[in-house]
Amino acid sequence: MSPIRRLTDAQPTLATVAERAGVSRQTVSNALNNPELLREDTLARVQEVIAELGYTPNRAARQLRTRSSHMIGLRFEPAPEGTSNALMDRFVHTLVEATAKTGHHIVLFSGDPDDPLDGYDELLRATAVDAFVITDTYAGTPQADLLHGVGAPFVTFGRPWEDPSARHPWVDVDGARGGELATEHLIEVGHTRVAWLGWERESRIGEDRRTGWRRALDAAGLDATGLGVRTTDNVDAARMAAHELLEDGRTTGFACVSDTIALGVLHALAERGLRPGADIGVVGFDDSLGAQVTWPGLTSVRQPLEQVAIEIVDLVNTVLSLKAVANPARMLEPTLVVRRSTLRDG
Amino acid sequence: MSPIRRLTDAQPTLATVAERAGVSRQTVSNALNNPELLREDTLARVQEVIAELGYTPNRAARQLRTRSSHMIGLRFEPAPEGTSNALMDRFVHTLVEATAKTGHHIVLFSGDPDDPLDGYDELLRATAVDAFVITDTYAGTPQADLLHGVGAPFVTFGRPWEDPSARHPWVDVDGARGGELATEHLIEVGHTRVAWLGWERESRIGEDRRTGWRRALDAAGLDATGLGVRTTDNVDAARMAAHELLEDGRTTGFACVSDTIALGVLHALAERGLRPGADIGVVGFDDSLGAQVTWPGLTSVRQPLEQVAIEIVDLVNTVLSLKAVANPARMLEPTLVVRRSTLRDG
DNA sequence: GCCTACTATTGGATCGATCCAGTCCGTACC
DNA sequence: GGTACGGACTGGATCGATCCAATAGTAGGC
Repeated sequence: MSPIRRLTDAQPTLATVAERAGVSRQTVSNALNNPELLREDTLARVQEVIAELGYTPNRAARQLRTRSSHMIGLRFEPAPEGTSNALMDRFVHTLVEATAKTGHHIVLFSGDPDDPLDGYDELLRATAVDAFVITDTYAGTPQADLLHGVGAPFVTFGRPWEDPSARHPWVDVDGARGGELATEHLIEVGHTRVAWLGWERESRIGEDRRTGWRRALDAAGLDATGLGVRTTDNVDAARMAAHELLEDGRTTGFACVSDTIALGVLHALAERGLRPGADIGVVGFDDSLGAQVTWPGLTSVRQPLEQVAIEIVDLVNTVLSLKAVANPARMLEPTLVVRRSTLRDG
Repeated sequence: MSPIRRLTDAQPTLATVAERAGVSRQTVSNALNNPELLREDTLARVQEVIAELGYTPNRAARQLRTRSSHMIGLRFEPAPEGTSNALMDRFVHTLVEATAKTGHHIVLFSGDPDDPLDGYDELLRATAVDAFVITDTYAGTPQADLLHGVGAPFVTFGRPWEDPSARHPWVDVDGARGGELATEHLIEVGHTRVAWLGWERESRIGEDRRTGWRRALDAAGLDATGLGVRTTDNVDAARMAAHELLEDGRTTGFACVSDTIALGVLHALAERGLRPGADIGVVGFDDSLGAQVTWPGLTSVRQPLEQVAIEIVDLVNTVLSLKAVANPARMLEPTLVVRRSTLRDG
């Protein structure tokens, strides 16, 4: 490809290329950005010199002039220890790949965990990023207000729960459909008392998933009384909640709002000598690594994170090109990954 | 803090601030970069105007002039599906926080998975990053040669296995010590036949960890014959290898090269009705989320990833400041997190 | 009072790209 | 032959910071 060249050597610039090709700087610039303006032979000649010198436009100079950095900001929060939803890995990777296709890059930044707005303004004022991707909308989206206020482009992963009239572009996964898929599957394999282990009532996402559970039970004409339980998102709380439900010996299906909670149920089963799958059906949510590697394998609702990332990048590009966004809200469907925790002949 | 201001408004520049404060541009620049050069009252006046206008220096302009972007590149590979080592999460987050302290940011990029060099050169030539952090040194470090060749600063997470004479800065965790910790612990709780489940012989990291197991056995005067097994890094392969070792009923301790493999052992125990902890001791490696949430809790060797990130950033800063690096190689100690998979009275 | 030394501050040039307002030239038209 | 037109290309100005050399101002020494 391009010849290796020490950085301490003079890097070639537009002017270098122009001189070598016997044209003006503007013509080289056009060769890169508007090749259709050049005569065929001129274009070929310029491109040849570019390849020969291993020239790449200087991002800083371009950024200064065009006022666009081709960088997209993402505030990066780690998954809390002890929960299994490190699913951002898959999402971020696809995001990086998808943005690379249009010459963009992802810039990570951090901020005070207690202040969801921290960090955004600084990057904006420094014109370091063109747009933001926002992922933590479960806590409401104060970022949206801030960014909308300063006129900065952004796309969220997660719908604007608290303000359905918000017009900003977003991509989300239909959580209710996920809860429904999980519950339908448990009913299909023969469970008639299917419990829901969910998050606290304040969680919009948790309540959304729960409605799917309820919908599936209603459709099958099954009773939900006493089966909808709310708990906090950790293994131990879930384990104890499961014990309580298992006490009467009648509840045999567990649809859970997260893999963490589902793993708590598995702990309870192990402590009672019950077999996941054969005796009790358990379904988690997120298809995290924990679901994949735990024994005997946890059936789980999988979010199409790769597709989410692709749609987000598409929306970002649309917004940045200043086109009106025809359809700024996109809802994607989750799928169910079946493993042994719901196989009765396990 | 600073007033909210639409991006479509004119952003304040150095010149704006200078005019408002009644000083020259250079003085404002000094107020930011060399405040000790200013008289106290001048400094105060300039800072006041900066705060009042909500001024932040334009990164592109600064970058163009100083030839440094304050960006650090990190090629981002996702953890393969089905393995539990999504530990990069912890590492990357600390990396982001530590770099933020010196005004740097992490830029993610991707590359052809088959070409470990892909992506680096392009970012360099565009002067988009000042340095790189390289994490995947287990496959050798061709990146080091490339970057060294072009004179680009970088620090690796992982020592240069194939070329111990390499002089580049690196940070690593003592894997042999980790294997030793795991094995010593198993011996301490009473196991006398402690097996090692490791990766293929080609893995330098795997062999390193294995030497610690061997060292601990030797120190305790225990026999290692037939107990060192190599397998591939997935749950199923490990499960089968564990079954084979359990066949004779004498092996009661398992030190594993990864949590994935340790989870495979747990699967085998479940299938044989053996109790982790009480009957068989199992130790994993990496303290991944899987180790934390699986039943009954997996004892695991934990790498100080946060500290690794901090040391890496420290080295990056040293290299970037063009100081000679006094100690370009730093080895950190892992710790052992004890959970129920090695508790005999579980 | 004059020179030196040093501090505080200034203004022009510069980094490398793109924007903008042209110039040049060949062709078509009346 | 003169004019209009449009495609191909050019060169100065510009983005917003920092570098550099130079200039006021201030204190100290003899």
